[in-house]
Amino acid sequence: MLERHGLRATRPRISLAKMIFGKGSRHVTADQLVAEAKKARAFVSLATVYNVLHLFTDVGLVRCFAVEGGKTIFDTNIRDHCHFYFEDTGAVEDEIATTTTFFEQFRPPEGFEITGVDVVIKLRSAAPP
Amino acid sequence: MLERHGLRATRPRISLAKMIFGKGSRHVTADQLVAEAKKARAFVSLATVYNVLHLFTDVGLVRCFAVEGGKTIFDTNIRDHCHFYFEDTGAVEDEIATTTTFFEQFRPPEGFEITGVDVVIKLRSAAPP
DNA sequence: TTTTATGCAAAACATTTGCAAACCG
DNA sequence: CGGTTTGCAAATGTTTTGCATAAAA
Repeated sequence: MLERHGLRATRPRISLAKMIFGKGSRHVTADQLVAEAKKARAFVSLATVYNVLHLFTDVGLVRCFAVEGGKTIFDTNIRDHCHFYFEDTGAVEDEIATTTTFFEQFRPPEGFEITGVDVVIKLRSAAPP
Repeated sequence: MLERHGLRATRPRISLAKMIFGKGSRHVTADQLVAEAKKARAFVSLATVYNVLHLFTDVGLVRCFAVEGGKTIFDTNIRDHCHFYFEDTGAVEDEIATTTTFFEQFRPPEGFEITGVDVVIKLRSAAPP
């Protein structure tokens, strides 16, 4: 898979790819991955995780978007879709109801092309009435 | 205006409100505001700018959203709308074509309420053919 | 062997916090 | 006066960078 995208199959990349793509669709931060790798005894430095995640993003293996708090979320679901962001916990989930035709409506300004459309639906616990 | 929202009319708040709302719709970062205030000889500390911007956000005078790079953008346009984000420059502009009915389609998960929907259309210079 | 990746530590940012001094009503 | 706000500086959290070492082709 790595080589199909023109990437060398190095140990850290293989470890991270397994973790990221091994168990279905995921939303991860760089931090999380380092911790998760450590737990699996597959030690990878934070710098390398960022390096690899950005690389994966560049070749289209993952997408990324920003949420409040300055965090960058990397998403293995690369189809157009929206995200629920739970402000209380910082958790992220896919929103699946929105049709993909929504994403086709946007026209970039003259001379620009769209590299991605990030939709973040911010949520908090409903107040009791 | 400040008092209408239950806020004391202090010097920094008045300065910032003038800068933010004085000249039409704007997208600002905390940084920018400090620099701009300094240029206008209305000195306000960075901590206070954050304090005031979050306060304004809480009472609904402005909205805020995150863009890549970890920055928080504060927007005086509080109607539902989408944003163009120019990756090269970091600039932000309103996208005006999308109908507001788009924003009404989302249903929060059980027990949660939507506090906002951020749509960021990421752009880069079109590659020459 | 030549190029490319990795890891560490330090640097660079953006934002938040603690607390004394200043300010508003 | 008495509670709020401010400003500073330090702390926090996230991401990036420089460079020597290690690994891939």
